[in-house]
Amino acid sequence: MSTVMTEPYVEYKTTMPRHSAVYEMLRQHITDGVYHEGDLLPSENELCAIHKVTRPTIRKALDRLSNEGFIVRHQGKGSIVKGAPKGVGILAMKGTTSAVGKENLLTSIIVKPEIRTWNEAFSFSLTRVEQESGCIYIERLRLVNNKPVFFDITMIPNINFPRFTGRNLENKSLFDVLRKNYRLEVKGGEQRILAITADERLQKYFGVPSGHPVVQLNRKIETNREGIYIYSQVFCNTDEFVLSGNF
Amino acid sequence: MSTVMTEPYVEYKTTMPRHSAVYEMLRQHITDGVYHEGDLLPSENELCAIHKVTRPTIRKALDRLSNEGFIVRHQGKGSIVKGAPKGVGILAMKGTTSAVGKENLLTSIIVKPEIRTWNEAFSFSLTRVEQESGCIYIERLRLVNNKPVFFDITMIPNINFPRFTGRNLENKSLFDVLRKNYRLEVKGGEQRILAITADERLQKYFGVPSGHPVVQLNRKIETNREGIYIYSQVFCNTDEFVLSGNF
DNA sequence: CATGAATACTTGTATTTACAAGTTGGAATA
DNA sequence: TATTCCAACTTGTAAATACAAGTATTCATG
Repeated sequence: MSTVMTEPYVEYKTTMPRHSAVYEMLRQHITDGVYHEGDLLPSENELCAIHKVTRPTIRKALDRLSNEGFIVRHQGKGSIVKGAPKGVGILAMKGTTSAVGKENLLTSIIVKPEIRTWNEAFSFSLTRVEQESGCIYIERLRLVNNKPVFFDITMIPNINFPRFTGRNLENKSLFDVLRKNYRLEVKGGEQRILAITADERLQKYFGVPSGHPVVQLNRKIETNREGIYIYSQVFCNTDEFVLSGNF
Repeated sequence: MSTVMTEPYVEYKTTMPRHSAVYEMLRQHITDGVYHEGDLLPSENELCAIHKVTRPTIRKALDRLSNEGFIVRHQGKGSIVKGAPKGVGILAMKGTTSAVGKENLLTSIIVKPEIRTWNEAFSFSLTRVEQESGCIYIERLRLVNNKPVFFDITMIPNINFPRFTGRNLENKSLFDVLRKNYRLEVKGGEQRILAITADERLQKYFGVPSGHPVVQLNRKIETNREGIYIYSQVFCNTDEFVLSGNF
């Protein structure tokens, strides 16, 4: 009726800044094992030639990789690959994929992405905008070496993610999808940890008896978009795989 | 004998890169409250004029402040001060004291500091030097609002901490003591988290029934002294107080 | 008065150029 | 042969310039 929704924001960026593109490519190559740990990355000038950009652009990409721990730079020597930052275990980290590594992780979707109203958002309070817009709800069970280790519920505000619910997230990192397709990047967040005993559902998923202890993480994740938070609740069976992280 | 050490490197940098100087200054001003939360920082061009540098230099300083969460930048608007990154709870944290706050925390020593051999060091592997030197062992039960919440075991390599075992650590931050008396500062570390059920000892300390879930943290803490790590094992009853932290 | 267009800001991206500083390996020298 | 030194790399810092893109204010127009 009225012009309450002043900004439709339907269109989204189709182009990506060059430095981001270089960053994405190098990051992919590192996580995919094109470069191995200890390898020397091509020099900045070589990368300039490869990607047809200038040094400041390359350096911006390398700055970010360095900040995130993918590489270590040495003046006079070059940039040395450190591999995917395993340091950032799940505790100081974005998602399960980067914590565990893509190889050993299998994901099965319990509830495909669907629009829902927020149920209770795990003890974090929601803004009015978030409440009104509803959320995209996903439930996934994640297997490490074919053993169920994580059961996670993710809730994303239903704001401007065209065709998202149609996407196939099987064996993909949700955060990679968000970063690459919607330029939504995780900046940090808050998490709360407690120990519980597995309820019936978790007993079924994890294949554990009643009374089995489970770690529960509730997290509110900040993004590069003002006011957009991702909420997630992760249950972990720590029998064989403990949660690790650096600080 | 020979000139193996070609460069003594006694002298250190007296100059600081301009972008670092600008970063340090702005950061200081933010933490000191010269700029308040929500304030608009001077524009990049104004900062250029103030600090007599060019925009790329200013931007490098702002990039870092932005990465670390001191400011948020908005294209077309400016850089908004967010204040010092607050409240790191126990998960990204040095010790229990700073996580909970001194007011509500009471500590009772179960095992006073004593020299021991390492028992098993909680799944972290030890260096030869550490193994040979033994460790200082401490057990403490910590009460929040008079309820037992943390039981922690701390192990410090027995290297050059004169009169340490005689110290009274009741209601003190162990890390404060180490910093003030031995100049040992915590730099970071690695931690592993799992859920267990309370054993008899924990049942007694926490006053919980058998089968009660408990969070266990194993941590290896880096210090400013090369090769010196502090190992600690913390058990948490998360019934009333969950563990929280930022990342 | 209300609407919308122009414009004067803001930050974002990218190039070009220059030099400083650390590392490495090979050539000249003792 | 062993040492020293230099040249050719590497990354680090900094400036000057240009334009793109987002925001907010101003001003002319209906």
